[in-house]
Parts: sequence; C-alpha cells; structure tokens
Amino acid sequence: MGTAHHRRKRPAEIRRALLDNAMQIAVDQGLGAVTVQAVAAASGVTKGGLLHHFPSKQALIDAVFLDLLDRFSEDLEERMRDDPVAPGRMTRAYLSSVLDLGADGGPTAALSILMLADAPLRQRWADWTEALVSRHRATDDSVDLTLVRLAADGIWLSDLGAVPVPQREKLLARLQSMASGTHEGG
Amino acid sequence: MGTAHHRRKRPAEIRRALLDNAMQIAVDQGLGAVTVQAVAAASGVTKGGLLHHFPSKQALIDAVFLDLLDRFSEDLEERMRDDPVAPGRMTRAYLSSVLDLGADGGPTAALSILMLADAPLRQRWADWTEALVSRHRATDDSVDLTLVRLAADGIWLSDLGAVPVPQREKLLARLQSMASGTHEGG
DNA sequence: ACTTAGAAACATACCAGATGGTATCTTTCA
DNA sequence: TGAAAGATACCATCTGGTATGTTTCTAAGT
Repeated sequence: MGTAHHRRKRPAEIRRALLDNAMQIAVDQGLGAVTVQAVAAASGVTKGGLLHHFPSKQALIDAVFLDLLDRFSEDLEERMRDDPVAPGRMTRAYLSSVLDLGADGGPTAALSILMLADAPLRQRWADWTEALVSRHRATDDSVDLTLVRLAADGIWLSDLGAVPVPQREKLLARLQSMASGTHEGG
Repeated sequence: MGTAHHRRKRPAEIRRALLDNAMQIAVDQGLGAVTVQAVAAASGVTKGGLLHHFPSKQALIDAVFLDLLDRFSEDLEERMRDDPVAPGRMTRAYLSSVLDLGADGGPTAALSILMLADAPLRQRWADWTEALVSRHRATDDSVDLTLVRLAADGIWLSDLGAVPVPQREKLLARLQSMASGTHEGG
C-alpha cells in the first residue's frame, strides 16, 4: 500500500511554506537551485503536491516575487499611515522601509536582486516603482526627495553585498533631514 | 570522415567570442539560459571546443564576470587619469562611468545584476567595491561624495529597469556639483 | 446526526528532453 | 613531432511536467 500520506491537510500553510522555502533556497543557493523538487522537499511535500498549488515552476517563481512586492507595499503604506506630514511622506517611508530590508541580514534584499535578474520580473518591478512615484507625484517629486530615494537604493545595494558604507550614521541623518525638508530645497 | 572543421584556428578570438556570447545570452534570456551548448553554438564552436577553453561551466561564468569587472575598472581609471583635480576624483569618475553603463540600453548593467544574484560572485563585487573606496579614502571619503556614489548606484538600478528618474537632468547636475565640491560640504 | 458524492489536497510513477561533463578522435599550429 | 584547438560521440543525472492514484475535507441530502 505504500506509506501514503496521513498528515492532516492544511493547504494554506503548505502554500505559505512553499513560497517561504522557495525564497529561502533562492537566497541561500541562488535562483538556479530553485527546482520544483527542492522546494517541494523542503516543504515536506512531493512534486505533485507543489504542482497542485502552482501549475508550473514559473507560476511558483512569479508568486514568490508577487508576494515579496506585496509585503513591501504593505510595509510602505503602514509607515505612511504613521506619518502625519504630507510632503515627502512617501520618500521617508521608502527610506526607512528600504533600510529595514537590508537590516535583517538581507534575505529579502538578496531575493529582490534575484527578481531584477529576470527580465519579465524586472518589468513588474519597474511598473510597480513607476506607479509608486506617479501616485505620490504631488508630495514626493522634488529633486531632493528623488535623490534620497536613489541613495536609499544605493545603500540597499551596499547592504546586499555587505559593503560597509562610510560614515553611515552621518549619511543617514543627512538623508532623513533631506526627506523632512529640514534642508533647503532645490 | 564527417564534416570535420576546416576553419582556421584563432583561439584568442574564440575565447573572446565565448565570453561575449555568454554575456549576450545572459542579458537577453537570463542566466538560466546560459548553457554550455548555447554559448558554444552561438560562438560557432561545439561543446568540446568550449570545454577546452573553460574547464567547466562555472569557470566560464566566473570568467565572464571577472572580465566585466576588469572592463569597469579600466574605464574608471581612464576617467580618473583625465581628471586633474584630486578631491572627489574617484567619485566623479564613478558617477560618469556608472551612468554610461546604463546608457547603452543597459546590456552591461543587466549583466552586472546577474553577478549580484550569485552569492560567490556578489562577494567578489563586494571585495572590489570595498577595495576601491579604501584605496581612495584620502580623496573621496566625505559624506557628500559617498552620497553621490550611492545615488549613482540608485540611478543605475533605475536605468536597469527602465524606470524614469524624475527631473533627471536637474538631479545629475546636482550630483555633479556635489562631486565637484561646488556645493557647501557637510 | 449520519451518510455520501465530489472536489480538494496530496502522493506515486513515469517520461521526454536537456544538461554538464568525459573520453576520444582529428586537424592545425609552432 | 608534439602540443594546442576543436570535433564527435556518449552518458549519467536532473529537470519540469503529465497521468493517475489515494486520502482527506466539505457540503448537500436526508
């Protein structure tokens, strides 16, 4: 009869596990190591089980990054809700959110870079970014604020490679003051 | 007898073609599409021929990125030689060099991101970067200059995804003036 | 409350194709 | 003539995907 599965079925948790483990494997061993087999095994499920939740490997990958983008979006909007000042609000949220992204040893950051390595996924990211700045054009369109966001991306990149940023604290203070309009604008 | 090869042998050019085509394939179709077969075929050579130049696929990949880093290094140093002003020299070279990287439609940029997606390769990049800032600590260590370099990375990232940078011209002017010390320092 | 059909959630078995790599042969160069 | 350059043939392994089985949940019907 074979050692069929006797585990209780919890599809939601399995699905979450599949996404999380795919993410973890991608971070640890690169996107090439993300095979259907490996992800399924890491999640305590067989290939058939995975293919039930995601019709193809590509669907899995897409879901992972969609999930990632969603999480980041929620984090961003949560920070924006906590900020009463309108001008530069998105930029401040973006700055702190991106900094936190690289802070935890960088699993999320490392994953994001994998997203940028794939052309279609990169397009999704580009669309998302453009929509973001477009949506907040009224409050976050100054040169100063754009500069802050670009620098935040740069720091994120440095954190990704564990490259130390010289005078990090001073730099962050500067960015925060620029995003708060404390600095004279351009 | 088979249709054996009657082409003249030019190992150096073949080697170059292998590197270039591997790069091109990676840019166009992602790193996953870089197979020994594909690269060899694109270079008018069989697998055996490729494996002669590079003992393994990983060796090929490594060589591609080493080559990329070398080119960038040379470009950087060339720009630095053309700059008579010592303070901020590296940062100015870095800024213009990085901008040019994304300017040509971004093949080089797209390739670089693939480098960052692989952990060991990412380490090489990190080492290279750290060595660079360390070497020019005497002339490029201010908060302003670091900020310029980080923003340059951010622009590079935006260019990679073809995300438009708002008020790009103004922003670039600002960065250049910051890197030239025309701006009051922090 | 008990049954029961059917869908959902998995497992098992299998496959056609691609992949990296090896072994070996042939041609060209120095 | 020996070494480099490249071709050809071959293989063990792994890949994503399909087909189909088995178990568990769910909800209607009574």
